[in-house]
Parts: sequence; structure tokens; C-alpha cells
Amino acid sequence: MVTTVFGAEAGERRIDPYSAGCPTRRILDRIGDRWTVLIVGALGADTARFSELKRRVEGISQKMLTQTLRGMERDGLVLRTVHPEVPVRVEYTLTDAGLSLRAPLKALEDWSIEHLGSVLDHQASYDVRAAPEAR
Amino acid sequence: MVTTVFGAEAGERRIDPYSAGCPTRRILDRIGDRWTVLIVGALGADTARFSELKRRVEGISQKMLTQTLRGMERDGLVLRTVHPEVPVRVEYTLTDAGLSLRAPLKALEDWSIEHLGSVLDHQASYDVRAAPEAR
DNA sequence: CCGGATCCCACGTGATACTG
DNA sequence: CAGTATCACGTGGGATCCGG
Repeated sequence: MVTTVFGAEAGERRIDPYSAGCPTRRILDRIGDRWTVLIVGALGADTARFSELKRRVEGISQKMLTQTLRGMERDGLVLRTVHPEVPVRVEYTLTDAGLSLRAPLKALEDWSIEHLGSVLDHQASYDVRAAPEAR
Repeated sequence: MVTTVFGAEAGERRIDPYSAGCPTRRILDRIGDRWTVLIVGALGADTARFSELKRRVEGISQKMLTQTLRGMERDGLVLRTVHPEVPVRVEYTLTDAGLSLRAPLKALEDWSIEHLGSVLDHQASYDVRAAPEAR
């Protein structure tokens, strides 16, 4: 059974993030790690080498890049090709599944851009209201 | 300046997750914590009390529910109403901004449902390939 | 050049107990 | 009922060194 979280109105519906069958849980596992999302964006329709990817996703450590790429390869989001040359060359490309992830991710980015100002405003006024006694 | 990550083809574009102005970073901050997404789904178009919410989002601790709700309130995603009655009653409702988040989140859920099988298949075959020497 | 292996710290999170 | 406060813990993730 597949649990739908956003499909309908709320009501008495239960959400179990610990249910293995719940796809929402799977989204979070992939999206929640920060780097997967950025790598999908950095790769786009391109093919890129490890070091190029590391340069594009600024701030990522080698460990996290490797680790995240492995996870994505395991999930079939990314294709890893090793060219057995003198200095080894490894290239990464989004699979069809990976490419299809870009659309929903873009929807999220659009939302973020659209609401960024409003969110910042709320934060500012909230902080003022909530911290008058902050010595 | 606003950095667009998913808008166009990759190329030499830089992604800086540490740039305060990058909206992608803001999405991740909100989405990446697991609970915000689930609370948006659990609330939907409803109004719910604290304890009701805690029941709906199975597995969340009181601390995390409070903490996440505070963050969402701060960002203007949720409206918190305190009714000063005998046993205090506090109600939560998604704001317009919060409600509008449901669409992109649903897109993500749809993607997840659509690709769940494929992902599981890849994982299975990957695990077989990668761990033959697992004593 | 690509990444495996290790060490280690920080912080997110849960459990528990207390208050208005 | 709806939190706040405290403590204890696991692990995500950075730094570094090593290997193919």
C-alpha cells in the first residue's frame, strides 16, 4: 500500500514516516541530505567528471561528493562511467530518472524564489516580536 | 542576485550552497529537516491542535514538533493561534504561503511514487554487484 | 585523478522530567 | 494541554592521509 500525503485534504489521515512503503519517506531520504539536490542541479543535462562536479558544487567535501554520488548511482539516478586511462577519468551523467527529478525540484526552487522575500519579512518581524528581552 | 540552479542547462554555472542569497539553500533548510514536509502534509487545508498534529505525524517527538512548528511560524508558513481557555488550546493552520508549498511538494511525491519501483530495482542489483565478497 | 579509510568533533534528535 | 529545560547519544560530515 502506498501512502499519499499531499494528494487529498487532511482529515484523519495518518502519516507514518517510518513506514518503508511510504514514498514520502523516500523523498526525504534523497532530498534531505542537501547534496543530492545540488548535484542534480549541477549536473543538469551535462556529463561531468568528478573534479568538475566538485568545483561546481561549491562547498562540498570530497567525501560527501563521493558518498552522495554512490547513493545516487545505487538509486539509478546517475550513471558512472570509468575510462581506464592513465590518469583515471570518471564521468557522471544523470539517467532518465535523474533527469526527470529536475522538474519537481525546479518547482520547489520556483516556490522558493517566489516566497523568499515574504519568508525573510516574516522572519524579521518574528524575531523582533520574540526577542525583546534579548539583553 | 538570485542564483538559478534548475532553470537552464548546466554549463559552467556555479552553485554555492553557502551563499545566503541562493534560494536553493533556503529550500533545503526547510525541506531537509524531514518534519516540515510531513507537517505540511499532515495539516493540509485543516486547522489542527498541537496534540492532534502529534498524533497525525507518527513518530515525531514533542520537542521536534514544537521546534519545527516554531520554525514554520517564523517563516510565515503556519499560523499559530492561542485560545486562553482553561486547558490551553493552540491551533495551527497553514498560511497561504504554507498552502502553496503543497503543490511542489506533491510534485515531488508524485515523482517518488512513480520511480519507487525503479529505484528499488536499481538498489537491489547494485547491492548484488557491489557486495559479492561480503563474507 | 579518483576515491578509500580513519579520526574526530558538532549538532540534531530523542527521552525524560518539570511548569503554567 | 502545550510547551520548556536538561541530558545523553548517534551519526553526519569535515580533515587528513593513503592507495590504484
